[in-house]
Amino acid sequence: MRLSRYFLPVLRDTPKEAEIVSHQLMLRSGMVKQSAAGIYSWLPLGLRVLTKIAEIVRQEQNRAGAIEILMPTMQSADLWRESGRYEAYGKEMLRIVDRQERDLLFGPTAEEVVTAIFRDSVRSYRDLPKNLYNIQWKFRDEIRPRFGVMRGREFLMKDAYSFDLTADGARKAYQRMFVAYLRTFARMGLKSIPMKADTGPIGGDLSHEFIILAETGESQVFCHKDLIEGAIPAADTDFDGDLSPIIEAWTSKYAATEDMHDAATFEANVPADSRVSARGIEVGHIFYFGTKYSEPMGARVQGPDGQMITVQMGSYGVGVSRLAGAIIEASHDAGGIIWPVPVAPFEVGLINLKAGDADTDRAATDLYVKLQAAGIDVLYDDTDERAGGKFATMDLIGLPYQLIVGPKGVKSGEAEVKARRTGARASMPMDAALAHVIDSVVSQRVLV
RNA sequence: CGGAGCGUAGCGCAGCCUGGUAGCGCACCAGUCUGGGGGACUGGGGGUCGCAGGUUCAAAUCCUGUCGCUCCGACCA
Repeated sequence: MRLSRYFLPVLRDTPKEAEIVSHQLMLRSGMVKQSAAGIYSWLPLGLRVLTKIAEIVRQEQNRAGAIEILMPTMQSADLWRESGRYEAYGKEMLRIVDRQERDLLFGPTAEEVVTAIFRDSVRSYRDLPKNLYNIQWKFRDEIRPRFGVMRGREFLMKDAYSFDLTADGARKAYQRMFVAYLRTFARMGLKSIPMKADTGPIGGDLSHEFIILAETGESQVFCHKDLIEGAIPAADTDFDGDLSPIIEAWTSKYAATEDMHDAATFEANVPADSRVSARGIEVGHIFYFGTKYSEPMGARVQGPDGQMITVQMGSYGVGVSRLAGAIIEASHDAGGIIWPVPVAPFEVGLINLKAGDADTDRAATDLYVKLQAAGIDVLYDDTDERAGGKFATMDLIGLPYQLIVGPKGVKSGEAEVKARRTGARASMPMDAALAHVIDSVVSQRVLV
């Protein structure tokens, strides 16, 4: 993409309503624009990030055996009356009345919808297990939206729902999502830590929040330091096999958010020099809830002995739009955002330092064409802005690599490569610079 | 919902107390000079001062109401 033809409304000053760094940088880099409290438009740069995050989530859900569907944003109140949640949910649920005076709502979650889909379509235990997920906009009328997209009212969420015949089957479904989440967040360059979460009325140990550490995190978290560098399951993990060893490795060491924290247990089980107390951001939440919805909504299948069996369910959320902010919280510096390659809106920023100069234009255009031909997402700054402004903008929007072409370099046949994360710059022959950038990007794209 | 603030150009702000032609920086447009980390000069364009009432000869400024937004708290992916 040529910057001269793109829509990238960057701001030099920080809008005063933005309090935390991810919100400030998302506004400054022209990723999002607030439309109302907690409601945002996603501008081109932000949309590219959102799309890349969603695609990683999708790939890992599919790998773990979940099947994508798409459920509506508008839901019927009658479904929620079946589960008893229409009255129970409270003011967080946005209720709407249509022209026929029917009660609707903008879905804050989709247990009822998916349970209805399942019960109307599945009759036999032979059809289990199943895990259906969708990536869809949700709305929760938060009392106080804040922190930009980290705590918006409208947000993009991946929510998966598992259906099993037995509690043991549900545990296996839970484990598949657990492993999928470890991979999902790692692929975005995040170190996530599964932490014990409140299981509500069901009890047991099947609820975890996936937390990433960031100074501006919303809650205090406590864990064993080994978990920060925990091993990520490989791409060829057998999701049909026994995942217990992986789960065991991640859950045997202490990790809890402040509401689940027990200082005595923490100090008894974790050596003093391994205790981590930090701020965390919740980016995923998985839990098993048994028959909470299947029972009142009549989601049953016929078992091998002819008896009707109420299915065991679990649900698994990932805050997709929240992740855009969370990644920035975890990866930025004074100059702006530092995108990990897999979620970067563009992988390379090509800077023409003297647009309009025939030789420089020719060299930059040549690199632009070759980068595109190599399948690299490249943003080519072909504007006639001054060098300083171009560098500042490129640092702000955080593309992982900058390829800098100026008249001096062109004379000697050289271009400069800058790695955004380290700030390291190196001048090298055009072809070498091109190869270096391509190799760097390709090697960081996918976690194997 | 309780507490505290803020609404003046795209962004950041001054002006309001003490009523009298709506300003500054950045951004934007034209031109000249510049040209490797947000350059300089000259000349421009852009505003129902959130909205509605009221007081007044006169309201961004005073009064009343209302809407929006932000921060702290309870709530949450």
